[in-house]
Amino acid sequence: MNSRVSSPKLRSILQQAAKLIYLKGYEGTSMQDIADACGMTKAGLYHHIATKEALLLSIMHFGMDLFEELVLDPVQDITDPLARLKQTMARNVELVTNDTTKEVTIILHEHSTLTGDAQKAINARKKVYVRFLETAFEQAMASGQIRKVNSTLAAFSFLGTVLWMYKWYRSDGALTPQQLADGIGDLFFKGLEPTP
Amino acid sequence: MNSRVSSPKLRSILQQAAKLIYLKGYEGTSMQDIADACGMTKAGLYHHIATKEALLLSIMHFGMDLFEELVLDPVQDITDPLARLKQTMARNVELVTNDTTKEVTIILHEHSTLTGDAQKAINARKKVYVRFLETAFEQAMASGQIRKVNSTLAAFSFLGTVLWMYKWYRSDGALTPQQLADGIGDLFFKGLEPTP
Amino acid sequence: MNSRVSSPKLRSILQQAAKLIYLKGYEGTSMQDIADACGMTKAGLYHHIATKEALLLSIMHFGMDLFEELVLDPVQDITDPLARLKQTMARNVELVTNDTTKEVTIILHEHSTLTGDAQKAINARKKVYVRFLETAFEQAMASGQIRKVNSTLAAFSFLGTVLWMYKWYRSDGALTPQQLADGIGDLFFKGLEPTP
Amino acid sequence: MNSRVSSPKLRSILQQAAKLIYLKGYEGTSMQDIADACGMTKAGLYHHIATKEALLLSIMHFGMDLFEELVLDPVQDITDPLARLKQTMARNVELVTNDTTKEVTIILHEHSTLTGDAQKAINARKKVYVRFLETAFEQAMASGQIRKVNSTLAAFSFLGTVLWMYKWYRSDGALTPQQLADGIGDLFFKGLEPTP
DNA sequence: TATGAATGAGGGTTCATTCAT
DNA sequence: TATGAATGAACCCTCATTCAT
Repeated sequence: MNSRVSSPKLRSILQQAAKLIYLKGYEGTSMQDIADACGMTKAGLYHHIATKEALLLSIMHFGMDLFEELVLDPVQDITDPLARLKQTMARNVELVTNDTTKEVTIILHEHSTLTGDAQKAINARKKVYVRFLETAFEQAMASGQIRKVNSTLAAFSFLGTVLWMYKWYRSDGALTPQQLADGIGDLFFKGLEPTP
Repeated sequence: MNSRVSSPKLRSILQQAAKLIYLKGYEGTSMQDIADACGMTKAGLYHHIATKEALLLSIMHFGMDLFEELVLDPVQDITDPLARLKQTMARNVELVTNDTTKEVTIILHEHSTLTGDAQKAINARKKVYVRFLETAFEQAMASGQIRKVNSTLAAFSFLGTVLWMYKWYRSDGALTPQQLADGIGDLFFKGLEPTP
Repeated sequence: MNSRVSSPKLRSILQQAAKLIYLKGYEGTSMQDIADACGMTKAGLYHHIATKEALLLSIMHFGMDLFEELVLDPVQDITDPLARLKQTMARNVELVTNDTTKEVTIILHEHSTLTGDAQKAINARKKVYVRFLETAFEQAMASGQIRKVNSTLAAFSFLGTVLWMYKWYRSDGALTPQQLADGIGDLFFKGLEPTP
Repeated sequence: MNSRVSSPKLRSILQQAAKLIYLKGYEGTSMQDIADACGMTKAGLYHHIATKEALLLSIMHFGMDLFEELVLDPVQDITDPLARLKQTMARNVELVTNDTTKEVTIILHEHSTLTGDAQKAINARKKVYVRFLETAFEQAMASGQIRKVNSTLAAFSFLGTVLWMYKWYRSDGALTPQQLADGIGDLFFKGLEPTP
């Protein structure tokens, strides 16, 4: 669970900040809040980051790193496209529901806070994921593992099903993460089975 | 498209504010912004609303009114549970993608901004929708129209697929709203068909 | 002594701010200082001005207005060029030494604080004064009232002699403003008399 | 062009700082700016200077050293008072217009930044220059080289003409420094010639 | 000497809100 | 109803300075 952030101090700042922004939103989180959470002063915080927006950008890249490390990378080598998709969903569900990693969903709700190049950079990384899914769907169609559908629609449907969960999933609820992942996967992939 | 807001002045304020908050977020939208958009002064605005949070609450209730009026109410009388679900999805997709109504999605992203009773009130109304879906799924299972699944999971999967769209759908994109609704419905409901 | 500033409130703010900036410099004067001097809060101050730089610009225009009103305008109709120059110097000395008007010299020392269009606007107004002097010198040469010299150099020499005074002149010193103006005028204009 | 600053390191710091303060003002120049210009860290800078104000004082003394070395010292031995004054003006003009020495004018515009003893010390050194000029004027009057005028006024008129130049002189302008010095000198000293 | 990290104080600015008119 | 003016609190950020290493 280690991504490309150099200093451990900075890393801990990113994690504290991510937690707060996850809970209260970017505009709703002040630099004072973040400094308090890190046990430093505001001025001390600015020794490690340039601006609040740069901090958000770092968090997003950090979240993207984490996502790629825990979801995309371990799945790249699965040659069977359908198996790859199922594994991806399972891992993504785990990421979004696990208390220690769910803050990565900041990537999702603060979608229009960044501006300019920063926004472009993050959007580019998100697009990679969408393309990854589309490709897998197309391969699965080509091999006859799933029926013919619009791959873009399939990708966004996949994402909606998985990413929406952070709005309602509670770790103390009735379903275990495993049941959750299985149930969601069953619902989603059954709809794609080839018609006899 | 008329919901339960008394004065037309207030109604127009809610709509302007909803548009802004949809675009820039609650914290990112100032009372000055809203006053400007309404062509009034800040002090003038305060003759119609009590506080900013009360304004948000009103908008959310307004959005919920709209949602119930355009999605839930017209569908209540459909006795066939599966037909009811399909109609619900079609109408919900329309609501979320139509430029004149998509602001209701504020209900979704400002989920943790309200506090106390206000938050409870809105959450209660959301829960009604979830229950409505669960019930429909259960009825459809009972009548054998769909296979046996966890109705809660089905409801949230339905919601995720539909509500997530506002993150990526662009009205100037390749798909018409109709194609979108059809495609999403096909993907989702195919997975629920009873196994032979 | 009335120039083109609309509201009397704003006018008093400009005067208080001018006094402070005159004494401590632009960067050395905080908005808090200015608010205190005006008997308001910082936030109250911002009801009347947009930014600190805009405030400085207003002060400079205000100073320029005052300058034109008290120095340039009353002198425009003097047809004799040499008499016009002498009157100009007398009035300018008065402006710079009088305790109630000397703050206009902010125009001078904060010459590089403004940026962009604001700077251009002020520089343009200064240039008008330089041109006014050059023209008068040229006319006086043409009519034989003074000897032939470089009119630009004469203008800047005139300005240096007069404007520099704010660095050393103290109203409680040995010389009365009148003696000062006479002495400076004598020194400067004697050097321009035509050689016999 | 060597003045009484001990370490070469310190000397280079003073020069870099002088350049910055000349361009942006004392309050407008941060210790970080200075450290950057010197290629050191802020903390490193503090091994050479005690405080920012002490740095300014050093720069002013450094500027005064330079001034005395390049203007006053070479002129002290000229016994003819009028020749001495003319030489002084020529050298002072050169100092103020030359790109490598014009930063000494900081001495002039940051006149009220220093406080207490530091301010007194610098003012005392400035006063020496004024006294030097006054004395020369008095001697020239006594010897009949110039007509009778108020020596203090003459000194400040001299200074105004010369020192004001940094506000408008551009080294890429129409006049060479030599023409400038000659022109200014002509204007100024012609006014002092004894009346026949 | 040099530095990375830290800090208290203060910078300019914006905020939601109030109130006399 | 409507508004211009005001405010206290908070905003993001920068400052000169210190100190352990």
